[in-house]
Amino acid sequence: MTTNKLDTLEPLGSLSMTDRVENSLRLYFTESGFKPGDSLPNEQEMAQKLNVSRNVVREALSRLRMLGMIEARPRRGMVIAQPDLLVGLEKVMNPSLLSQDNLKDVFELRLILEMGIAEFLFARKTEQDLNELEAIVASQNDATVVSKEEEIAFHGKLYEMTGNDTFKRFQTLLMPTFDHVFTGYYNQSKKIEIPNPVTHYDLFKILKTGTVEEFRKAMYTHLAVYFASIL
Amino acid sequence: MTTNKLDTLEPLGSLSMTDRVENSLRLYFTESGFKPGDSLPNEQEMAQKLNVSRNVVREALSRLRMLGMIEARPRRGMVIAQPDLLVGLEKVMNPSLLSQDNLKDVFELRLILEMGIAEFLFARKTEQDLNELEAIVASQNDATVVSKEEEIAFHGKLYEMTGNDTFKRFQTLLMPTFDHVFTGYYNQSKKIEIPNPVTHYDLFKILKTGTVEEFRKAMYTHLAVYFASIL
DNA sequence: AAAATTCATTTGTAGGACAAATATAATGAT
DNA sequence: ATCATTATATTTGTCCTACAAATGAATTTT
Repeated sequence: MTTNKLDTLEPLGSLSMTDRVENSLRLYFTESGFKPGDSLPNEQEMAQKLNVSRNVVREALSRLRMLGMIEARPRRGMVIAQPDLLVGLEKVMNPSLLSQDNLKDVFELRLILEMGIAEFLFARKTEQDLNELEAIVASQNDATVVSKEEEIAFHGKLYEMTGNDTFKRFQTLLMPTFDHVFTGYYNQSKKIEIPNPVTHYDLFKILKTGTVEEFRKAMYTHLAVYFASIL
Repeated sequence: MTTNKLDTLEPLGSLSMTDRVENSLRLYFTESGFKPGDSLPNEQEMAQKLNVSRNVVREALSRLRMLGMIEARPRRGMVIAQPDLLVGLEKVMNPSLLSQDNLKDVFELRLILEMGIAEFLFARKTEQDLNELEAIVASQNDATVVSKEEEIAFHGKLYEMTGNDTFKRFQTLLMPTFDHVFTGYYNQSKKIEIPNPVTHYDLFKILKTGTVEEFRKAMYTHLAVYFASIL
């Protein structure tokens, strides 16, 4: 609890002007109740008000612009924009830079997500979804040993079927990292060579004619090969 | 599939020099196989190499610095750093700016996550965790109608018990947004006034002495009040 | 050889300049 | 008076120069 509070406390001495201006602007935007489409004061005004150079203001604005929080129309001024939720995550997601701890957490996160989507799948599956999923399963020759691409195709389709676009994109972000960690744990081969007691076809069949409970149980077994390495 | 490929294609004309330098630097860092701790060329060199002003380079670097991908030690040069996975998400998470679609997705995401953590909870629960959880449950006078704070305390503890720090922080990010959407769907009151057939105490008891399957079933019923509004 | 001093390096910050395009105002034509 | 044309002001994007301050390296002094 107390540590949580301290998380927002940054080492003041190390904060550059740009950092402080960024914070000030964020505060200003929310305090002023700005909504997407509202126009902002120009850079010079901000700089004067904050008593810093226009350079510093621009560096701070550049950050917010990257995240899609503001938009600058050259020679017409800036407006508040509607940031995309995952753009920040996309920008940071770089397996070779992330810490081992973060990578492990991502690894687990995927498992948590896959276990959690059962309800949504059954609530939202359509005939067409099932047909597409069947096509994906049918194209997989060896049912017990699937390639990385086949794995992504099948599970990706499941994420897509949740009807949650953010969720689907989230998966697209996590998958490479997941794979990076997984192959790191096992070996450097490109194939996931572990035979699976519950195949993609099994999962498909249950999703088509079975129940939520059955599906989740099957999915658990299907994922157990990953779980086993960390739980 | 084709749309996915196009996602990475930005409108070239609208790309500012800063945008392009940011992309160039990202490419440069990964292509060069930079690892955390490696030192970077100085700003002037980059500017000359890229044939842009130092201002543009600094604006791009400012972005990477915000995300924690690089660190600048004044007068000693810059080094590649280890970005925190969620820092980008934190920076963007602002309920009043996010789109209605994004908000809805976050809402669903929480439900998916809560349904997915059962395995981890049972695999990693400790005596101390259970004691703390019991204390939280005990402090809630009316078992069927809990306040927002009590809700956060209980479920927050669950996330914490997964032992996945990123996951826990992820929840801290999602919760306010979730609440924002939920209260928006129902009313403006601060209390979640809907009586719940499965109480926190029930969940606690199952987590202590029950099975994974029992817990998930109970959690489903517990969350059904939220599910009902969107599924 | 050790200590003190000087020097070069590099980020952070400030401030000035101007191109280009847009919106607005002013001017001119009918 | 109305419309079309022209001039003006605005504002972001980009470039340039300058300098403070602290660090680390190089140099000089003792």
